[in-house]
Amino acid sequence: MDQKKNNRTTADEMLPLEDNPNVSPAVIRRLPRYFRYLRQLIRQGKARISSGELSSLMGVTASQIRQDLNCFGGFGQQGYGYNVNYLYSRICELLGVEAGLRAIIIGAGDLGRALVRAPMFEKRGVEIVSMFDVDPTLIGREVGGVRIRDMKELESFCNDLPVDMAVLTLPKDRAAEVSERLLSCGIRGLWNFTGKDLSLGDEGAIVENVHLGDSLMILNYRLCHPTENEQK
Amino acid sequence: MDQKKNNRTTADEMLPLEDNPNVSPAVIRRLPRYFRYLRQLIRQGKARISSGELSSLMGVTASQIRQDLNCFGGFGQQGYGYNVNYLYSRICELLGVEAGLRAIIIGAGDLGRALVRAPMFEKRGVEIVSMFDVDPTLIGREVGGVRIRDMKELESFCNDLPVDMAVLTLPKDRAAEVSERLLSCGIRGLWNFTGKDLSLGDEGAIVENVHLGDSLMILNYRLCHPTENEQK
DNA sequence: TAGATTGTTAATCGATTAACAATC
DNA sequence: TAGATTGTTAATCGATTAACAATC
Repeated sequence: MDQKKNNRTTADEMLPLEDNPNVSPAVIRRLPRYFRYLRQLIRQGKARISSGELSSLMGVTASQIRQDLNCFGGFGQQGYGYNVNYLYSRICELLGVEAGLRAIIIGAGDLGRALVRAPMFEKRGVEIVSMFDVDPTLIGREVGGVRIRDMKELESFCNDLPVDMAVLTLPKDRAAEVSERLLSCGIRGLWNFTGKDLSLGDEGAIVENVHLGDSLMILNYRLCHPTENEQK
Repeated sequence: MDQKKNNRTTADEMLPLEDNPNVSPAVIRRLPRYFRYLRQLIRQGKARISSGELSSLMGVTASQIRQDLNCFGGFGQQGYGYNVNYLYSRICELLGVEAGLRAIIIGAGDLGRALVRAPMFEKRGVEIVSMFDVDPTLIGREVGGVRIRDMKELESFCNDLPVDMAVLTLPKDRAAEVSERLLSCGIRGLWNFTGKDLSLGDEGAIVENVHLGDSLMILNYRLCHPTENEQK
């Protein structure tokens, strides 16, 4: 639309990262997938890749890849392709992998305990600093190297160590109430597994609702309505 | 595009359900959400609802709701709105909630055990008939009323009781190999939590890949690049 | 009947794909 | 230089929104 390209002004330099290089919602949703494939390429020792090669790997069009990678800064090279390491580090930066985000898990039930042990957080630069629960039989225990604390200690804990996000794995009927409490503790991001949609946008919160049930239903749908080449 | 409306031919009646009333991918992705909100309305004893009312509840436009509900059969009534129970039952039908689908869980680790205890499956008409693992310390145990069997018994089990879908919560490096085995057992749907993209479309399989890490990264991104009204 | 609200068409918007000139 | 491959514009496609006539 306007000038574009890497000619940043001094004002641009001052922004948190380099902000708003018009990354559309559709591109943002795809970034994590690029992150995964680039990781794998690095593990395989691949130094460069073309949009064409990456496209057949990921099952999308080369055109889309070029379009996507271009909207946050042109760092391919004509006739050569993309430098895998550089591309990866730029995407990491964009996704906040180096931002040192701290998380707590609310609810030390099955799902909470499964998540705390998953390597997912560490890979993405998120550190789980504590879990919280109300169940006295769980409080004080340690899971995956993380201590389970009493929900009563939430405020004092967050006061001592600022927390960026909370992972909600508590029963859905307590989700709304606990969310308010978390926001007043200065937590801005909620990763919500309760199954109840939370929309606290007004209050400045950032909520990512995970609906596993929705995903299951889509599988259901597709099993019941197979398309041509899914007919077995 | 062509005649539309509920004037089904005899040929239509023979299809698995009533197929292909041109439901677009975007609508399919939204159906589970309608399912959830309608359930809640029923629980609240609400008998009818207008697109306007539902729109403010769900935070989408009334226009989208009318458009969505219309593409799989007009069952609103002008001047009245939609009958909640009827709408719900139609969506359930479309999503295969009454289809009596049977599932098994592959991998009785943290996530597998968390899922088997979740009410999610039952609510959506999916019955978990068994779990499988290779770990001898888990085999024979029972979790959430479901028995953990030896992976070796997979083939004979599926032979005795046909299974529609498998939930993959096993380590990602074994995902590809096990998937092949599941397909040859006649299982057509895979709900894949391994984090490795599976694309077995050629082989007639229907795969729903769940990438929790991608969801986490989007939260990361939004925390690092807050928009106007997320600035706290 | 009058009021409400759908079904449906047309207009808008955004995202994807195709094509090719720029350039390494 | 010649070949490869990007960056970028234009064309296409699909999804969303607006508007309103049809109708309960």
